[in-house]
Amino acid sequence: MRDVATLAGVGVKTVSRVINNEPNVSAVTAEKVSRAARALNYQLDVYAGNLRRTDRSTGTIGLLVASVANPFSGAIHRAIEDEVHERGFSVFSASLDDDAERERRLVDQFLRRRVDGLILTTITTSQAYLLAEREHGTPFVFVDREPRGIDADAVVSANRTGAATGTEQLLRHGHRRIAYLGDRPEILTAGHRRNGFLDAVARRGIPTDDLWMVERLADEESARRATLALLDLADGPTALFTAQNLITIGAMRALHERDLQNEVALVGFDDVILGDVIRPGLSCVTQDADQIGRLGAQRLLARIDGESCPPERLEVPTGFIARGSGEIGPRA
Amino acid sequence: MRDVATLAGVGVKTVSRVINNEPNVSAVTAEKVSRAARALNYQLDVYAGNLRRTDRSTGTIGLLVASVANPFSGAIHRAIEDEVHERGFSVFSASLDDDAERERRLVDQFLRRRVDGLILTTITTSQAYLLAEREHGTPFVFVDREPRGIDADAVVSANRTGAATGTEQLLRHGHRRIAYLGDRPEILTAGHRRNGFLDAVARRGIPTDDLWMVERLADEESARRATLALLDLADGPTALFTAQNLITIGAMRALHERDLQNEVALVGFDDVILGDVIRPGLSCVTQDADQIGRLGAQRLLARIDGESCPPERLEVPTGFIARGSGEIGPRA
DNA sequence: CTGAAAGCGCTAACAG
DNA sequence: CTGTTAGCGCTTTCAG
Repeated sequence: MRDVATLAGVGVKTVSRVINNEPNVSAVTAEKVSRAARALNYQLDVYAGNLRRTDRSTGTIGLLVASVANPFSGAIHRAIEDEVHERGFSVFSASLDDDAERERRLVDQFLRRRVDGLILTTITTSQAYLLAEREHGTPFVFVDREPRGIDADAVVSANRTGAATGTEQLLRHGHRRIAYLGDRPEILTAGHRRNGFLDAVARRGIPTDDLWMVERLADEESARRATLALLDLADGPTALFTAQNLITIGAMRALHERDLQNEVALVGFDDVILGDVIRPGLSCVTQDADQIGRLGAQRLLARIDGESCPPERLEVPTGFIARGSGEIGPRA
Repeated sequence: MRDVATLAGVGVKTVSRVINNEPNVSAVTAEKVSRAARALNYQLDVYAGNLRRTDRSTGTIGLLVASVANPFSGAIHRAIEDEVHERGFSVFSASLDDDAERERRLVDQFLRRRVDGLILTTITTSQAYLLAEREHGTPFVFVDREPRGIDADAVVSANRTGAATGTEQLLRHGHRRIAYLGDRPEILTAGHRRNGFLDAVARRGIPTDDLWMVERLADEESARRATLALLDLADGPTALFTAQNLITIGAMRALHERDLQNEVALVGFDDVILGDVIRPGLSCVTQDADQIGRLGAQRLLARIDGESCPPERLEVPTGFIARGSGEIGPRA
């Protein structure tokens, strides 16, 4: 900046004014400075400035998602980017990998880079470790999974009622022997979906003996294997409820592998690309990832702008699409 | 940091030494400092330090991809994250949206935040605007699309030969009336794939009259519409070559909508989730997004570490999977 | 092994 | 409308 000032023959503060579009600079001087800046290919160092600035903001947010390679995370990420982009924010993103230690490390990494706020999907049993940071003034919003051990803004799907709705579709078509395939129940979201499933079967008075609860599935491959094992049982389930997109994909692979996609019913939580094209079509509970991301980002921006109302918990409604796989009846 | 120093009863430099794990601190002093830091919930400000540090590195890289919601971008992103994460780097990510102005704005945003390097997918006709920045010492690597107007490291798929391989599969099964569905040909990657397609048909001596070249398709919906239009022709194509994942999805939708998935052959460039499950299975040229991301990140890290060999162009081989959709013959 | 002083690039506060 | 001075939180340099 000093170089620019020298070249333009003005003081540094004047350069600062021009670069930051502050008032009180004559058009002639401004032009001179702009020209010098361009000549030297000058780029403002936002961090150096924010060191002295009173609000100390960096125009940066940190985003922690399940995995940047997961389509659901990608959709949330995209919505957040769209929401904060016009305000000039940059976003640090990272993958949680359902690893508690990694979560802590990544959050620390973000904080050391002085993000103005955090949008988090977490796996730790308690996020109380963030309490101290909140006092330092960094706001955060939880998306997809609610916080534990700390009261904070959260935006989540209606997991419990959504899962119940999906399960009811199977029950309505006469299924009693149903398998639930889900993620680790310690993950609140997974727990809620499990409970929604159990709500629905309990309402119909299905004995738990008729159910298979397969949990701690984390990826397509483990879900595929678990599904194959169920399909190979002598008196296995006549319907499957898969509680998450990767699990749904794994289950579909297994069903098609055994050519049972028209015999065994399937309802998934969260839609999947080509779920509409495949035969039978995937019946599923749909999530509004775009809405989750947008609301999360809006909440965070409001906090960054100093809003101080009590933490809010926003629940985004789920939908249901019947495409065929959930409308198969049990075998005679 | 001063607060920590005061609380621990030592000088700031000693705190700095402990926090950064520098030598020459007695175990007792170190412990005292650590305790004080924990008590105050102290987090190092990496940017303040890097202001004075000689290497001026921020441990941050900027990543520009097609869209963080696109599965191919997500896979590249993930590979890059894995590669740089262990070195403690954070990554800024943003979506290009094939918008040249947006590209410039996002690159500027990254530079003002003093990233140590850039990994870019671009849409501008020339990236010569980066030349000045390179002189300032910021290295960059291009992924997925090669640079123009500037010589720089690049990691791309073998687009031309890959597209030719895919097209040959259709030719081998007797097709002559083939439609090419692709993105804007100004995008180098799209252009290479188009050329690969044309190479293959030229080798077989197919007259261009037998071809349909539909380009400037950017998303599923435009690809679906274009495909429907082709399918509804009296003497339309007997085979489709789709040059990109979203286009492939749109084409599959259209084929299934008209129930022609077993009549009209399809080969896509890039695999799609459930492409193995759907019937007929999707025959496609596969890209190694993980490898592209990893090599790109390794290249960038090497540059950040000061390597100064001439720019390299790395081509990642493509594969081919025959699953059925590409092995359908033309109607009698 | 430890600390004091200087200064990184910038903006706040003020004086002209 | 413009420039000067101090200092943001840290690391470098160098003296103890």
